[in-house]
Amino acid sequence: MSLAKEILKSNGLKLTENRRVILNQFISTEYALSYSDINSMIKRKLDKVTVYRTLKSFEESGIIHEVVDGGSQVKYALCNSNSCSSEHHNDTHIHFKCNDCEKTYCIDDIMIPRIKLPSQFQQESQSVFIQGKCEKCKTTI
Amino acid sequence: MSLAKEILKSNGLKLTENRRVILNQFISTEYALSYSDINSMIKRKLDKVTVYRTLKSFEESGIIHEVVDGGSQVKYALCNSNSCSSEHHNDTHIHFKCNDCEKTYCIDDIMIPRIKLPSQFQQESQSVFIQGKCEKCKTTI
DNA sequence: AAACAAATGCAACACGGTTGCAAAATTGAT
DNA sequence: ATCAATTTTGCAACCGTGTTGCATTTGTTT
Repeated sequence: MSLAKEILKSNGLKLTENRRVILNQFISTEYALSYSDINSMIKRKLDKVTVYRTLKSFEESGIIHEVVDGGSQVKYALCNSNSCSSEHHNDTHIHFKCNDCEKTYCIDDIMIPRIKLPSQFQQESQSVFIQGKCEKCKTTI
Repeated sequence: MSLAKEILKSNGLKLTENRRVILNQFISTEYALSYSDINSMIKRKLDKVTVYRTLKSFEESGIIHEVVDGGSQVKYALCNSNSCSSEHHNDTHIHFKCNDCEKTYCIDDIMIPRIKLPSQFQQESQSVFIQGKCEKCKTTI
């Protein structure tokens, strides 16, 4: 059984062609995807409502998480298999956005240092995003 | 001379009633403002194009900076007077967003710890935003 | 007060994202 | 394999954010 099918099945989602295709796009792309990314990458013509609803259901199942990168569209990336669930997203890793190509990557292997806030703020989650140039763009002038 | 007038003048912007009113809203609000915030806070009816253009010109002058808080609209907050200019925004402070009231605050007095990335990423700027509950919302149930 | 440049308002648009509803596809049971 | 129940999909229509072009108004300089 393909990875996409396995993921869908283990999350109790119906196995449809659209979901399989969209999930495979996430599996084979190493950066976060927006609706319009998906729309242009996938040959099969999907209605945008379907894409948005699929993204929402993936997010609610803990398959993908929202990535905040300062752009005007919401992007999503695959969750690290075991850490996320429908109850809770554990997406405390760092996100890196390239200022040239605008791609945003999850950086899983670096911990975010805990920041202590003034006492009037009660902290619940912390999110760090870093901008710069990715491998490809830093050499290209 | 009022503070708003002083700021506009020292940035070489024409002193118009609209700009004065919008800038005063920023001066008297301690959290970041979106277009729709401004639209609902200001009595004088402004065309939205005017508001958007005013925000852009304030940003380009170094009066306000964009605040990324994961919401669907762009928010802006006043810059710390000396650190920003038309050439460069020095908005490396932390932003805090309340998950209840959705207000986002700049926290100027805490430094962001420097994070070291894997070598393939060339870091240019760093942005931390923290979510939780603000003073008012943490007591209210 | 006149003249110029810049700011404003209007119309119209592009795009992201959502809702309601009818048609199609998936699943489970027979 | 077929049928019924339930989900998913696609379509139309819509809302909100943000933008562009152009004519009119306003602010500033002399």
